[in-house]
Amino acid sequence: MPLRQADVLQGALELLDEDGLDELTTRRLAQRLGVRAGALYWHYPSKAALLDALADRIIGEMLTQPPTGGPDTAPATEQAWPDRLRELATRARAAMLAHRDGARLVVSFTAPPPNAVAYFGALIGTLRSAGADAPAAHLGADVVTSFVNGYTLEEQARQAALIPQDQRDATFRLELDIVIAGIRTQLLHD
Amino acid sequence: MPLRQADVLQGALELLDEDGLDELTTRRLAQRLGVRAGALYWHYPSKAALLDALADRIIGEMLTQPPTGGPDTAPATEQAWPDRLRELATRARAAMLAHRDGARLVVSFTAPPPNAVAYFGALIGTLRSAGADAPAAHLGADVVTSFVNGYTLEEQARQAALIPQDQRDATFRLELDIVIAGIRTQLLHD
DNA sequence: AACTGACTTGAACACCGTTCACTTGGTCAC
DNA sequence: GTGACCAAGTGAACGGTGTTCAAGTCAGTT
Repeated sequence: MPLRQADVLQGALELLDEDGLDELTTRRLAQRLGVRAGALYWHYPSKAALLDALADRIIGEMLTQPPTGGPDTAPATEQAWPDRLRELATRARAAMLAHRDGARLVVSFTAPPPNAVAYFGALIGTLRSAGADAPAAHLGADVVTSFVNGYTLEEQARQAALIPQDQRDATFRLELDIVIAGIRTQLLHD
Repeated sequence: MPLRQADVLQGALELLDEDGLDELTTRRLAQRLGVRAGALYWHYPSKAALLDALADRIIGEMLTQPPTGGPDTAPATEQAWPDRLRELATRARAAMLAHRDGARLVVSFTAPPPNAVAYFGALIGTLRSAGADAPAAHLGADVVTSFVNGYTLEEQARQAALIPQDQRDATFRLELDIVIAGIRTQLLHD
């Protein structure tokens, strides 16, 4: 059974999780897949393209993860907008933290891949249905994205395992609430 | 006259500005300095250490740049805290944008270098003198840093020269004001 | 004149991403 | 069956990377 593109992506993700982005080389990935490095270029035109696909896969987890709240969360459409925003931001952080060097990988893609666009669209939709016009919604989505990326990048870079997980979660929540409060007063003023 | 550590750093900065981070290799830097690659290791123990020093130098510009406001700005100590915060954040963004791949370089250092600590301290001091207690000031400084880093990283990655400079400045200003408004309501409630 | 220590060389090492002529193995039409 | 086709992979090379280190150079001190 020959290799499929999905197998290459899966192997890359596993190698990333086990050894980190710096150890994710074409030769090591090929070895894990029982193949030579040149064979990878049948499935992806370059390592950069592979990494883009890998980043998009991780971003995809932001859209499909189970809700982060309590056991029975209300449907998304009935959530208040701050809760929905919090959920999206929390999922984004969780998806990046779930993979070694996840944040570094996600912020490094060259062109916004499909799932990134979808994620951003979810942020925009949340703000629009909260009453923001199009420019305001874009602004709000952008500030949330910038904050979450910057925060998670830093958090993962300093191997923050020294600080207990629940404490780091609480800090993120507090800082995220600062951003959300700003969106309320500056964009939605209610 | 032999090479000094400062010469190496200076050459690295020039090469970065001219050709970008990916072209900043030990051999090319050595060639520019009229020396062989091995000689660099007398001045820096590794390329990573050189890049750390380079990042710290760029961060240092955040502390020494002229004020970004009008011709005669009031002394820092008499500025209202939102203005002071805006100025620090704007300087940080400007310093990163002033160098090719500046944001990518700044967010990639391994341990926080001295100027990064000083910059962060300036943020903290501003918030403390505005009435925040220590934990609140830390939270506020962190959310500003995360936002500015995430925003500028994205801005510089998508070669945003397609959008005119003043428009990008205005967007940054608007989003920064969202963060500052959030700090006001969540941390200073005045 | 001998020495010392800062600084540089030159060559090598192990690795990297990428290319490409060539082989393999399976599927299809005839 | 047999030949053609084609997806998939090989093996070897190419130019490049960061890094190491014995050996060399050379200004300044003793």
